[in-house]
Amino acid sequence: MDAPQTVRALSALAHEARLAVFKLLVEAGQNGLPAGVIAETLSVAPSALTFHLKELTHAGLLVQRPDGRRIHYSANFVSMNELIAYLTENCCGGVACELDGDSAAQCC
Amino acid sequence: MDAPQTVRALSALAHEARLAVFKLLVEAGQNGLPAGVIAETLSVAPSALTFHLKELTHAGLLVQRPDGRRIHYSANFVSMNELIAYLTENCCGGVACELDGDSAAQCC
DNA sequence: TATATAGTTCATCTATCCATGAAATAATGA
DNA sequence: TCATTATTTCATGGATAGATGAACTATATA
Repeated sequence: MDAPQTVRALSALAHEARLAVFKLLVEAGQNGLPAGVIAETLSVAPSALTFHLKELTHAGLLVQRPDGRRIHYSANFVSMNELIAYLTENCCGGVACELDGDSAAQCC
Repeated sequence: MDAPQTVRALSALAHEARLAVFKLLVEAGQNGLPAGVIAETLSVAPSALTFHLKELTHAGLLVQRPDGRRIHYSANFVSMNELIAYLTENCCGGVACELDGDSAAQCC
């Protein structure tokens, strides 16, 4: 994952409602949840939820799957893993952590 | 780290210049770098850099230390570690990963 | 003390985020 | 077909983000 894509993913998650949506969908597992259930569970207005789901989907963090007249959203674990990997490398992959015992201990 | 603090940290990092600043300061290690060096290295206007440094500092991701007429900024590895821990738990700590072999495999 | 340097603060402006509610689209069931 | 349900789209408006350049503060040096 490169820096611009990382920024997109971070921006998508940097909102209380969207972070809650993602967390809920991670807990929901592979099947995900239909938009209506997400909206009711988190008390978010339908149109607002659509807006946030689009943000997360465009950032590659969610995938959607039609199911009758419902649309199931689920977390994209691969993207999330890539994001965490990028942050981990930025935190511990630098020269500083190799050289500096203290910060390395705090870091990893 | 709770959800609101996570959102603050994610918001702080969700900007190309600020992500670059943080990455640079992680590489710089414990001593950090004076603002001027950061500005010149990343080609950011001084007043713009002050704005971004404040965002990162308020989110707890940076610490500042005066040094003569310079101000050294350095990465707060503890905060970054807590952020990564929160995201990791949201990705892999949920029920889904326990129950679902596939997503657990993709995830951790 | 006068001057230069390092950062910050401030005012201004533009762009974008985000909430809200009404209307539209699409699929299901009577 | 008609009504209902699920979700999205659209238009509107307020709030915030972020860039810019001038002015300010504080420290160091001649």
